[in-house]
Amino acid sequence: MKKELAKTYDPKGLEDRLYEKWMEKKYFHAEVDHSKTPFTIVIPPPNITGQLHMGHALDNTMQDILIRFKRMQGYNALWQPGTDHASIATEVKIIETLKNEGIDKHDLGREKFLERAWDWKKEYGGRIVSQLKKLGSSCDWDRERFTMDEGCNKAVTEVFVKMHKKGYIYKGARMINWCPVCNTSISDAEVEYQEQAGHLWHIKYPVMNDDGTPSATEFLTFATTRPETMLGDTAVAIHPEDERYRHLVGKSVMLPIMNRVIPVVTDTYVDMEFGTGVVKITPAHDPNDFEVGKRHNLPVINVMNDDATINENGGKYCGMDRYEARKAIVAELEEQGLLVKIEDYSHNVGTHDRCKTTVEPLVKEQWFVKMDELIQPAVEAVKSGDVELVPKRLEKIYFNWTDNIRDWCISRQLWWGHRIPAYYCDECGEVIVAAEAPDVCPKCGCTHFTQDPDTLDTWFSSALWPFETLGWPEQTEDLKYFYPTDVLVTGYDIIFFWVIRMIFSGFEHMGERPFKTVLFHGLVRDSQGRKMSKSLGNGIDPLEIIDKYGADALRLTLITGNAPGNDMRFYYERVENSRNFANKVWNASRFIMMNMEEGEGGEGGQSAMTELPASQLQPVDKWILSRLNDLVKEVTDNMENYELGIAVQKVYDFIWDEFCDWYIEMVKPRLYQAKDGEESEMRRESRSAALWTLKTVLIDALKLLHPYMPFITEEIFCTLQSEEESIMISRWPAYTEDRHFEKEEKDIDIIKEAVRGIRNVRSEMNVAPGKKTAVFVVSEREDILTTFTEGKLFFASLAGANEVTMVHRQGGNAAGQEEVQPAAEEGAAQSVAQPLAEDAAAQSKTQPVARAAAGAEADIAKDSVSVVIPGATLYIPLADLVDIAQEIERLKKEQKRLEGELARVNGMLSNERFISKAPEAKIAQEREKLAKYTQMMEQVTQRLGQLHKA
RNA sequence: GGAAUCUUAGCUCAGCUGGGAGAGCAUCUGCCUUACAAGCAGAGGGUCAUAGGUUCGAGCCCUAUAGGUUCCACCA
Repeated sequence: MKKELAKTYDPKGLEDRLYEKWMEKKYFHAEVDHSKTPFTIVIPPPNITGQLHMGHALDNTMQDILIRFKRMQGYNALWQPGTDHASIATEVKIIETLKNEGIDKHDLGREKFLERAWDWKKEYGGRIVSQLKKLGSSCDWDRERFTMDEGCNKAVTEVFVKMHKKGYIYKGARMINWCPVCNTSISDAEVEYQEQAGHLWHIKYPVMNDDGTPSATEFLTFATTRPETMLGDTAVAIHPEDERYRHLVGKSVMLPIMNRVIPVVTDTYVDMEFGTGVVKITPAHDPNDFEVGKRHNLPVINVMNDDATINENGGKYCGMDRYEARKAIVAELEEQGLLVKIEDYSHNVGTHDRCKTTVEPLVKEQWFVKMDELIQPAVEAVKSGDVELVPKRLEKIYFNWTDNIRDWCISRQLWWGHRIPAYYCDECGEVIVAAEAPDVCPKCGCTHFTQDPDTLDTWFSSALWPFETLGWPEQTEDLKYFYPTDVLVTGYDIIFFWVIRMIFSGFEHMGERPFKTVLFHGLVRDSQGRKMSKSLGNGIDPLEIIDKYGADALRLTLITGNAPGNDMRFYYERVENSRNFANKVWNASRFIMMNMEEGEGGEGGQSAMTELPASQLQPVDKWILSRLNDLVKEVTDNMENYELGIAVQKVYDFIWDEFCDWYIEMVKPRLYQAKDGEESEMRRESRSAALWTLKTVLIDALKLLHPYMPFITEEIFCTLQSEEESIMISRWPAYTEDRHFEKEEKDIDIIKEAVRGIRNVRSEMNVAPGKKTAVFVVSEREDILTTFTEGKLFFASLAGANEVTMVHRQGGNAAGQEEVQPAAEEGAAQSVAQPLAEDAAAQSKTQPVARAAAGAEADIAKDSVSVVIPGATLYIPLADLVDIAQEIERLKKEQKRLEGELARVNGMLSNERFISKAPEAKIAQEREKLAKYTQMMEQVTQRLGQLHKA
């Protein structure tokens, strides 16, 4: 039985069915195989808390395209999947659910809390995976990993201990960013600066008299955006060269409210130009002040608790929230007459990227990774091109970060994550960093230890992802074979969080780059260009799109017209267009299959596997094969260069425009004719050549499309070729000289132009409406023209450029097909496909018009208007034209255009530098154009002359 | 303050190393032609932000200006 495609394209059901088949057949699975070259991609592990969003959809579509492409090219393609524990995101979610149950995290206790977290992971961790499957992702799910699974835990511990030993990891009291809501330290990368409207409070502190009393007349005035931090002020700073305050050097001021005497220090950090040139110094609550404090040995007075309330160091404001305290302190200063003025002020405030809370710079004891040495190989790698960033411009952002790198704060005051492998001796407090808790303290011999309560930044484990997923720290075969990976696909928004950290980790622990190329994509925005976000409620759920239009349509939409690293907007109209394209492919395939009747299917003509000799092919067949051949080369090149959007656009255009709208239409008569009536040998051959070509081109086009639209291509491929198992393991098409037909490509292109010209004339030109019109076409290829003009034409063959020898053909019903022989002398150009033209005319339901025109070529010259189009000249009887003047206008325009073209080409060709520099092919091309335009110019001029006479 | 990027048809965007202005959607016209109306055939619409420069030749390279977006840093 011949398999058939459903009448209408419906992605529902089809996609799930095929995905299951692929899983069953284990097509996604990769094993070490030294006979093949590996191609590896590691997935950016989605958060277990996550739901599939458009960013995931884009990211994973790109990876799937690359991996499917390489797999078809014969590489041993591994797409390594997994998920991320996302410590802070997950912890926040769990705290939320607990809160709903009325449970506090600390009441529950660490152990119970972690139990809940694991339960949560079990329940929701799989959700994102099943959503990725919906998209068609061909990950090797047998290898799925989790950043907190046993192997990754081992890797993390190993790395921590090793780096600590090397001195790369240290613990120390430093200024860190503290999130008072999440109650943890965060790294610099997690701080997001937001422009906020605030105030600048101008405050003055009394200068101390020599006798130790505060002056009632002399003050130091300064401005601050954070008056509440004054509680922790330990100095006031001026610039050492500031004449205005020279006399105050060495003096002190009285800190109001706290009634603390603090020194006036000089530091070049102060900008004399800004404000009054005086800065209050709060080492505990400002990074810059902290540095100043260190330089001047100032005490660090922390006035804040972890939840951003004032602590006991804040005197009477103890217990008050930081913003309430601000108000109260300003009020008190005003009361004391120390508030000079309040200015509106807009400034950048650091917020936590996850919860948007204003972060509090605090001095705390934390674990850090020392970056200066570690980063060097990562800088070198990108500089030398060992690791390539696509697009290249992102290198600047990369270097900007690496050049200004600061130590990485890796400890988090969270429970969900990798617990820091540091143990403190209960007796002497000795710190021991080791994979396992030590038995005995090397210092005091005590046997009781407490592990550090903190966990590691999520990105600490993600940084190891490319090798920990392949088995590291074990030296597995997988690791040796699949590492380094080939390409990493990710958004530019996590270049600092993840990409850089993976690169230096790869060099540090593997001694090798983790990947050769990083392919960045942008953000998917809504139709108004806004970021999709929960709070705006403007997110579009990819699953809904898949449900409605199919994963193929979604994938195509996300990838077309999008260049690496660029953001894109999401439009429903574009998804619809993608779906329509899928429908087009579906129907074209259905058409081809319909024409391959049973029985015929077994014939040699059916199998695309055996190459049909070129001698059996018609020019159009060669044309489309040659175009396909070009396409294969271009698309492959584009894909190798990660130009996925360009590649798929070409496939799209080829299938819709060249294959469906031109080739299939051109070939229809050959398919239909043979069906009804007796078959001549010639017709049968022509028909099977057409069928073979249709099928051959379709199959290769499907292959090129498969990485982008895996489902529909698979369904069609397997229906069309029942002997084949799957398109996804079929061979990627290769460019071949055997299918390169230059002449046919040119010929058919000319005919296409001619046909377009004719259509133009018919539809829009000044042909009288409603009148029967005869257009006389002078061309060598009327066989094909016939098909495209519905047989409503009379034909003349072209001997010389302007000599008209006519071949009339009166179409008509079966009754009378009379052919008027060429009236002119020269051997009428014989078309190879003459019989086909006849048939087409006969086939046509429309009666050819303008019988009256039959006969006199003289009439044509005198009483018609000619239209010159590339490859043909059309003659339209004057009687049918509305307006000669209009036609003259048109020709004049054409003349002008040609003049311009000729000037351009002439200019180029007469330029010595061009001739000496330009490639041969280019020059030849320009010469051809010159000849073409010259000829057209002659025709136009001649015709214009005729018209003017008339 | 430093940097990147963008400015091309009414809208959203392609346009690779300089050499004949493109797509989708929208608009208008004509078609239910037995693969497809989720379709077919056409049409209109652009001084490629502005001003200079390099070049025989610039949407593409250089400089400046204007506007938009983004990243980094941040002076209280």
